[in-house]
Amino acid sequence: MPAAAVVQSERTYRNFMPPRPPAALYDVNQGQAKCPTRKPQDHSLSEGLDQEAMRQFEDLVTERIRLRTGQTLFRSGERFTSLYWIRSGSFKSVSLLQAGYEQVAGYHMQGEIIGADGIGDDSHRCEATALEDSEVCSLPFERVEALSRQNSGFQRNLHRLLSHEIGRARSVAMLLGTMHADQRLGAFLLDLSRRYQARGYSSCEFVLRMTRAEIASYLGLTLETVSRSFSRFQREGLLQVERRLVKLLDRSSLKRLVDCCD
Amino acid sequence: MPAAAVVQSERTYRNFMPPRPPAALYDVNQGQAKCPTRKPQDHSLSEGLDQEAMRQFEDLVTERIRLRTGQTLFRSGERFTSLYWIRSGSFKSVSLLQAGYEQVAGYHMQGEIIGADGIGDDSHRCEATALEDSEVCSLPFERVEALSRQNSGFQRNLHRLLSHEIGRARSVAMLLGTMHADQRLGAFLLDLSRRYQARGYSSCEFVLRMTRAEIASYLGLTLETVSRSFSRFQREGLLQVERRLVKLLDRSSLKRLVDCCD
DNA sequence: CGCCGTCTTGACGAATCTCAAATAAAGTGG
DNA sequence: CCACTTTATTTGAGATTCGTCAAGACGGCG
Repeated sequence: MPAAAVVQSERTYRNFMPPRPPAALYDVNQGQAKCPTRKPQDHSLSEGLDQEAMRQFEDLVTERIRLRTGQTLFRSGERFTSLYWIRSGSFKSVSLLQAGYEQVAGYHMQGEIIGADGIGDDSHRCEATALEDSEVCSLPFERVEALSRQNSGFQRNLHRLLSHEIGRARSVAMLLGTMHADQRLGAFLLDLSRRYQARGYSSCEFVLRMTRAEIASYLGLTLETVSRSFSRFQREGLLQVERRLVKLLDRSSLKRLVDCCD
Repeated sequence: MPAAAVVQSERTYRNFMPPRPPAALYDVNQGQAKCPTRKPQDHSLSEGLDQEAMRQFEDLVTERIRLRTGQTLFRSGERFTSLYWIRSGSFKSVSLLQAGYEQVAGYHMQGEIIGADGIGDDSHRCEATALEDSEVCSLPFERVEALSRQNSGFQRNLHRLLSHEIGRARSVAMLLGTMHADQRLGAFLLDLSRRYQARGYSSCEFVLRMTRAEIASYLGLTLETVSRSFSRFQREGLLQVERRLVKLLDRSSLKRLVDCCD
């Protein structure tokens, strides 16, 4: 129960970051540049589509948006018009449900689609901020719906996407409702590891794109508790951590810690 | 961080319950009785449909299922085929994500639609259990998808439904991540109150359909802590509570308690 | 080189969990 | 309808986890 989970935004975390391209390239809402659709581990809207549907999907993916670290893709309360498909980089989404309360609702990386929480009331219920220089493609939701009416394979993909989002949110709730601090952090790291691996990166060694305070907000803890858990994990040989760089050394012990409901 | 949130199922909580109809009426999967579509405060799939779509929706609502207290509508891992529309009574859904962990993911009452978490993997991710004698109509999802392709109004309703489910799950996560025990219980009671009111029942006086242990599981607390919070609320004159019967006496103080992020 | 934000660590206290016991209500079987 | 068992709930005492406050270290950036 950390006090009102304070998370700074609009900050630049530029350690471990690649050198930054010229500023001119990085204006938000830059233009109508066509966004090429690639297919790596793409368990989302375009999976399993026939050729015709694939062509239509590519037509639908129009606008490409580039954001720099700390820039905001959409804010809570803004009118919902599009889903956003992360092509590179990563984001956090911050829930701002009631005045005074805010919490990191999730971390999103390449290939994931964000913004679906805004469909319900035609207005975004959270704020999405780039954790590093990133690119997204917007998927205008009216066109998504149109294609979904035309093609049942695409429709099914869309429904899966939305349903998975429900599942993810419930997983977080379960983590927050039933796990201790160590277990929460362990589960968080294992989840990150799995997702990096699915994208072809190392599952053992990765760079956190978020601060301790942001991790803490997501896990319903304070940044001090997160820091202490990291230190304990290191002391016990489960991992090595140096600021944002994490190396998982003993994955099975981590798993046991998380799975063991004690 | 209650230890592995144990929640008993298959129990009968029959205090405060109306007398039970003859047993023969209450077989699960009873038959193909047509399920009449009513329209009270129906903010869901049928809202705002034109006449033709409304007719099609009514065609889609086929099977009516009756369950007695403690009976289970679907279990985790079961194949997903339908959404379920609660026509009377109420349910809890229990997440069973990882072995060992389980938690009440939500409480659902008349008019709500449950089961959407199962779409993503064609298999249910939670278990829905009747908290009192209840009736649901099944909405075969293939037919839901078919109608959604035909009628954009219906499609929009479906998307709103799924998106709202994301929002609800995130609200729970925020509650669990940022609020103290008292605040969680207060928020829970105000939420129930609001939902009863929306259904034409008293917003001040209602009967809890769940045990302290079930409330605790939902709120990420122990049953003792829930009980103590109830007692404190009563001592401070915020409400009156006698076992399952709750009377809210000072709603604005409750609201203040919940909103105040201290 | 010095500032500033991030992170770590320690000491302390508060919130809440655990264990235990008592009470009350509900279900069961005669 | 009564005696008995089971279950739900409340309450207390003590242990534990985690939050709060504070100080200091570290590293990046200007």
